Amino acid sequence: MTTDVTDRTQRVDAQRNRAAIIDAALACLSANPRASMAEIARAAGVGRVTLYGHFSSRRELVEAASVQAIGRAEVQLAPLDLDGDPREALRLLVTTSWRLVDDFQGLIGAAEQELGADRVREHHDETMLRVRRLMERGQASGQFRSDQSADWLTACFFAILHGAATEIRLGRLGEDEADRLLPDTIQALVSVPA
Amino acid sequence: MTTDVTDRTQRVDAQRNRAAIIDAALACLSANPRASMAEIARAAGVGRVTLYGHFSSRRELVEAASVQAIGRAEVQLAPLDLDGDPREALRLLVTTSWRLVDDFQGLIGAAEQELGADRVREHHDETMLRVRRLMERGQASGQFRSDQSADWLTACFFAILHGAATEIRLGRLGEDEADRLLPDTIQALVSVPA
DNA sequence: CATAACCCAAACATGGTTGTTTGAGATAAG
DNA sequence: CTTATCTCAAACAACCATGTTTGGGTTATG
Repeated sequence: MTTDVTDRTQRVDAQRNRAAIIDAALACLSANPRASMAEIARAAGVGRVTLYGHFSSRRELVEAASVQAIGRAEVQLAPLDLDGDPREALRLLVTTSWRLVDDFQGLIGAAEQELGADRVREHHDETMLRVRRLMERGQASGQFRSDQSADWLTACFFAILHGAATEIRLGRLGEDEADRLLPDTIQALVSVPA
Repeated sequence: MTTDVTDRTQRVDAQRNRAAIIDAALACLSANPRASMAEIARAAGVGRVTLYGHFSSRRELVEAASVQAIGRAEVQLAPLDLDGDPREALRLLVTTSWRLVDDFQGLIGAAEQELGADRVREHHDETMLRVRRLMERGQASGQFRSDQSADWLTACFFAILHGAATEIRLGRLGEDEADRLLPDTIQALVSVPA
């Protein structure tokens, strides 16, 4: 789904503004899912009319910001080598993922509000699939518990990350602590019970 | 305007309406955290003006609904005997709690939006304390892991329940499955790692 | 039954958000 | 230099939510 970056009749300043708006939307909506279009425009250093020139509705902007967020996440996640020992791979995935969840939690809220939870899942799909595949592989190799479905383990994975991000946001948990706790907690989640 | 708390001259129909409004608020806000005052009034079978006669602001109503919700939760939770084997007690707590989280998830969202996360935690405090005390007891008896703080284990407890409620709401998880999976998952969370 | 308490619909004020229009001015690109 | 593209502020329209006021009707209660 590569968009035509070089639209023949689009000026570079327009492209730059468009990018600035998406970035601003990402930042604003992450901080506050209910940020208004005016706020986002101001944060982008652009007039409100200009914003509507690029995105004809709030929904469209949220959509674009979501795509951007997923893109950034993929940049971090794609290069990870998850083919080794499933336990090690999972720890690696956790330590990389939780910051992303922390960063984009607000945006996800805005997107759920604006696009519906289904559409969000659709975007989130590839990211979630990566986790689920790892869960399945760990189950197949007998290192992860198989008495619970990979779907459920995946849901728990995100639930814990989401919870940690919330705790951090409330100032009840430090980032360093999260870094230390999360891998062990997730490990416990998937381990074969005694 | 007049904030006569102990209005001994309050008519019974007024009391009944007040109760109906709180119930309606509980139901509406649980289903949709952004339900309007008009919606809630309609659901309560009452005029909008009457609603404002009882609660002078949305904030006040959400506050009252929160108190009501906590009350209902306590009715379910208080009689539980959590003094036996911590593992058994935790399973009992899980099977009773997850439905409550499922029921009130929306309301909690509305309350966080309206009263701020801190105030919600304040309400939620007793409920959370019950979990934390159990975690501490399990740690003290050596049956729960002690390499992670009781606070963290408590946060994870709610994160998992919250996640399960979300999965249910999205139709990706059945209530019966949740009943089967959750106790084992929480068990794994608190167990001493191998 | 008398009356204070209560309910309610309609209307109003206020403020915020989304989205659009206009018209004049700036600027990138050929 | 010329032009199509782009920006922008101001104003406008439409909508929705929160609260308030009014004035007439209903009902509990003593």
